[in-house]
Amino acid sequence: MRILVVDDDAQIIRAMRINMRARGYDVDTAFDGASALQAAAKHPPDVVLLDLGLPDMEGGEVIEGLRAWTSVPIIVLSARHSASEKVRSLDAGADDYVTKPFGMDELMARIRAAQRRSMHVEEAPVVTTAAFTVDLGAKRVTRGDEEVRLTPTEWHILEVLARNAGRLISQRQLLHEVWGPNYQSETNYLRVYMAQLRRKLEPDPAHPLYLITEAGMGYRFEKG
Amino acid sequence: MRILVVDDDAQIIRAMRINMRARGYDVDTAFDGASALQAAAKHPPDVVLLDLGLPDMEGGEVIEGLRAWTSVPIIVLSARHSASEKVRSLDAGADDYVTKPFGMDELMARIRAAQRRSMHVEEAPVVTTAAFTVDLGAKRVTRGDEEVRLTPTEWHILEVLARNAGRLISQRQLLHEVWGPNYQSETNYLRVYMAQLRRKLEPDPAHPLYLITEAGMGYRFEKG
DNA sequence: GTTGATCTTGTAGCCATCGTGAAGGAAAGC
DNA sequence: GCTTTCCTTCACGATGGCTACAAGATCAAC
Repeated sequence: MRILVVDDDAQIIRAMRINMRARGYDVDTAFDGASALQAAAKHPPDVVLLDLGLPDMEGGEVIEGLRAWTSVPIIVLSARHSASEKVRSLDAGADDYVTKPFGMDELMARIRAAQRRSMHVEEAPVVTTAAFTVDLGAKRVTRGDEEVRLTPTEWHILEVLARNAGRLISQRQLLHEVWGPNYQSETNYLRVYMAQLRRKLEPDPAHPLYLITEAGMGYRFEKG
Repeated sequence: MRILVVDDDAQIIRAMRINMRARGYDVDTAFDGASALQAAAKHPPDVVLLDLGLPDMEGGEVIEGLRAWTSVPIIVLSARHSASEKVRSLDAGADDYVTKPFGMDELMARIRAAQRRSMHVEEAPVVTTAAFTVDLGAKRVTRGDEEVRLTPTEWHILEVLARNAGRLISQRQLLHEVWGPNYQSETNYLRVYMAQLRRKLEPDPAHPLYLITEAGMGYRFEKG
């Protein structure tokens, strides 16, 4: 479960991070609206905790920016008790509005409630090519009618490439994302796994149409 | 839009009725838990406003009584500010918790937010396969003509998987949902319970058709 | 044509994960 | 208080994914 904490106060961010971690959430953080939207796009969170009063954007703008493409639960945290502010945030698309100061237990309960509701609504981005289909929500790959079984590492690589379809992903980027920060030079792992993916997905693995190697630079997922 | 107001104070009921009417809602009312459950069953509302401190039942009981068969948004109204009370209500299945006194504008905004969320929750209350049927509303599983008895934990796991039929659910997700946030690494629980579920549901438990393991990734409920 | 870099493919051992049966102990129901 | 059900925990064997290395293939540059 990934949670995105947006607040311009570094202390609060730190406190939140520790608390959430201890309760088993993965935590992303952002200091302002722009980076919040960016972070959410890069790693779609399961819950967003949004502080009002960010330096660069109105709270309502951030909510709308998220709601434009995702229905992730948004819980607004704010020191302002004014009713009009609450109404504005909730009507903009927030799911809940908690006034500071608040108890961590209550916040966690509200997060659980928000999550429980959104459990069943998740959207399913799907990337399709002429040869196969990658369902990122269901974590499933089908080729024609048959399901293709991928190992965790294979899936992880394919997921990163498919989410960035058309873009070039450097080898370092891939290694960092899949194997972690300590594997930035093991480029032959990539060669091994790209070969396996091609064998499972490409019509002619020797002449790939979709999983393209850019020699010396990285790999690219080509849709058509 | 039908709204059910549950409160033991006749004055509040009257005030609510007038306010809600003015905003275009149909209003049902109930003075205690028993009649609230009855009223909800008779005319399923789109939102429930539930006062705590009813004469006949604990708030949590009312929430559970509703949640047993409906996912209608429940907003708790209470004079108690205690965090533990909030946590209990929210974890019992309430969607929001508003402390008295509250502004009518805020309440209306929260009602709108709760409604908006429940809008796109289109439930498929029954999931059917060739071998068995899972009735998510009635919490029953039948295999052929016979009912299959599941333990609470077994049911909880099956419920999560069935609600997300076709999707892959990671071990962490399942553990978090069923055992809570502190059990994210006890993957052997899952193995034990998946084996039990397969024994009870699969035609050939050694070669499952419906409760599929995706090694290293998670589990998937396959309908066909 | 040769050389060297880069990529593909194959192979083998180690180890993580999975399925399963069984048993101790807690909780619930009578 | 007793019985039954359910949850937790452990041990074992088996499967198969990951790592690592090496040999063959391709390509570009000279």
